[in-house]
This record gives sequence, structure tokens and C-alpha cells, in this order.
Amino acid sequence: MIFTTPTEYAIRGMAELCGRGGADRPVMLDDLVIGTTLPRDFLAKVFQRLVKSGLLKSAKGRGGGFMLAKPANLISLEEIINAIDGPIHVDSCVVGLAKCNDAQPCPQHDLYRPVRERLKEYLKTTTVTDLAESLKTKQAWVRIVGAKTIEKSKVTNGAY
Amino acid sequence: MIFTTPTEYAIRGMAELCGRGGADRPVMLDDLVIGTTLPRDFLAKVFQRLVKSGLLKSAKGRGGGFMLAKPANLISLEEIINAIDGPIHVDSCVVGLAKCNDAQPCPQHDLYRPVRERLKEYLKTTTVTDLAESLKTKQAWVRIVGAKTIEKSKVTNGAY
DNA sequence: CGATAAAAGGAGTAGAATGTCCTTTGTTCA
DNA sequence: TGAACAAAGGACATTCTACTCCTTTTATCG
Repeated sequence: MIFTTPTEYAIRGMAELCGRGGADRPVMLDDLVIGTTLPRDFLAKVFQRLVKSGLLKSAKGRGGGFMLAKPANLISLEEIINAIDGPIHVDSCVVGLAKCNDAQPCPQHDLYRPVRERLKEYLKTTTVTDLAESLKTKQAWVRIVGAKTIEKSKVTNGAY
Repeated sequence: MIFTTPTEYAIRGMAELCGRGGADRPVMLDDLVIGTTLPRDFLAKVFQRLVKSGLLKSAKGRGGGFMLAKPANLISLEEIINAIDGPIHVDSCVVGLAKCNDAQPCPQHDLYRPVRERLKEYLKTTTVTDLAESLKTKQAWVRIVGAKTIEKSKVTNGAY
């Protein structure tokens, strides 16, 4: 995994939220996590940060919950990552050779640049809309193939 | 960082080893870590695994140390990563949507494929030779620019 | 042989990451 | 107004990561 666990939850949570109508109306956390493996209370913390970052809006009390702060197609993966991990993360060099950055490049830095640029572009252009769509397609697929294959696929858990 | 810390140390350690003659003769850990920030004892554990994986050879006793088990230009980043983190790591989906792999793709998986392929190619084609070269170039550069700028660059620590 | 040298391996530690629980705050509805 | 409801926030528990230290094994040299 490229991101931290909180960021992964943020991404999955946003996707679920959008898929469950969170673009239009508040969705409760208790509803959001049904049928997922998302840890409710931990996700609550993550969502708090997304609220503070302006990607989500929250409403307390009856009829409350979380909803997207702007249209799903205007929220990119990059924004979600920045909100949780901070912007440094993606820019960091794969190789991990110390004391090397854009201002003070090393050859590896330049070799890795095309990879990094492509990754950044992907993160910039992929939006919550895309994620929700992916989720929907996959859920349909899972429904067709059935539970046995899924159980079997758990062997490759971690390799998504 | 894309890798785990042990893998980062493995990569840096291999680069240092190669740069200090480890392609031709054994180099002691105590010598290897001089002038680096590599944690000696922890790196020892990491190197043990590289020995077991067949990327390094070790020799005990006087005149002992570690050396590359094969020519530096035949040891790729991919092999080092596989030796420490295991092969699953790079294949894992950026997005972290559960239950999705090459056999059971989801749309995101396909969108991310070009990025992943490029990354894999980079990891396959970059060798310890390249790393050692990078290290040498950077060290020369550091010598020219001097200590003050390096101190300053610590602000961006983590963003290499 | 024995002294020294170096990696191998086991065991333990500190701190961070992850996850849970409980109380507080604010909102809505009857 | 007050009862229920849902997020906010604090405090805690647990697990994992990143080290460190110490002993053991193996090799070399005098």
C-alpha cells in the first residue's frame, strides 16, 4: 500500500459515502459501514479530519451524518491524501536515499521522475465519482460470482 | 515512502556496500555505516535476510563482512524489495479497495495499471550499480555545496 | 590451542500506529 | 422543554514497528 491506513480508510469511506447518496444528503456512519470492513470508530476520527479539511460536511443530531462538501467529480484522490497524510508523501523518492529532493536532485530522482509524474497525474485526475463507480461495478461482480470465490480470493488478501 | 523501513535500509545498505567495494571483497558493517545514518544493528538484521535470499554473501571472523552475491548490475530494486517486503507489496492497488486483484479486476485497477506497470518497470530495470552511482554523484554534490545547505535541506526531511 | 574478530540469533524495549470506549456537545422532533 | 439522536472529542488499550543489547556461533591468525 502506498498510503497510510487512515488515508486508505478515508478513500474507501468517501467512496462508500458517495455510493450511498452522500453527495445529496447526510449519511450516518452507522449506515455507512454496514457491509464493509471499515472500523466505525476509527473512521469517525478520519472523517473528522476530512471535515476540517473541507472535503466533508457533518451534521449532528437526528437526520445528521456526513456528506460531500462539493460535487464528487471535483474531489480528487490527491485532495483526500493531502488532507490525511499531508502533501509530502507522494513527492517522496522511492529509493529513500537521504538528502535528495527536487531542489537538490540525484540521478535516481530523475530516473524516478516519470513514474512519480504519472502517479501524481493519476491521483489528480481520479475523483470520488470514479471510486464510487468502481465500487458499484465490483459489488455487482461479487454478487454474480458468489461467496465461494470471494472466500478463496482471501488468500491473496493485501494484493488487491 | 512506498516501501517499509527495512526495505529502505536494504536499498541504501546495498548501495553503500557496492559503493565501498562490496562487489569485490567483504565489507564489515561497522565500516559500512560510517558516515551514514543507517542504524548498524537493525541493518544487520536486514542484511541477514538478504543473505538468506541469496542477494548477499556473509563471512564471519577476521576479514569477514558482507559482499554482493552477484554482479551489482544484475541485482534490481525489485529483487531487494521482494527479499524484504515480499512480492505482494508492489502489486497492491493504490486505492485499497478490498477484494480486487488481477484475476478479479475493478475499474480502478485498470486505471491504475499504467502507473503500476511503469513503477514495476523502473524497479526491474534499476540495479545496485545505478544506486551506487547515484550515491556517488550525490556525495560529490554535497561536498561542493557544503554543510550549511544540507542543514537547511533537513526542513524537507522525508521528501527526498 | 587460544585470542580476537565478525556475523547470527534471541530477547527485550520505546514509541508509534491502530483501534475502542465513554463522555460531551449540538440538533431535531414531539 | 425534554427526549432521542448523531457527531466531536478525550482517554485508554492493544498491537506493530523500529530499534538495541547481549550471547552464541564461526572463522582467522599468531
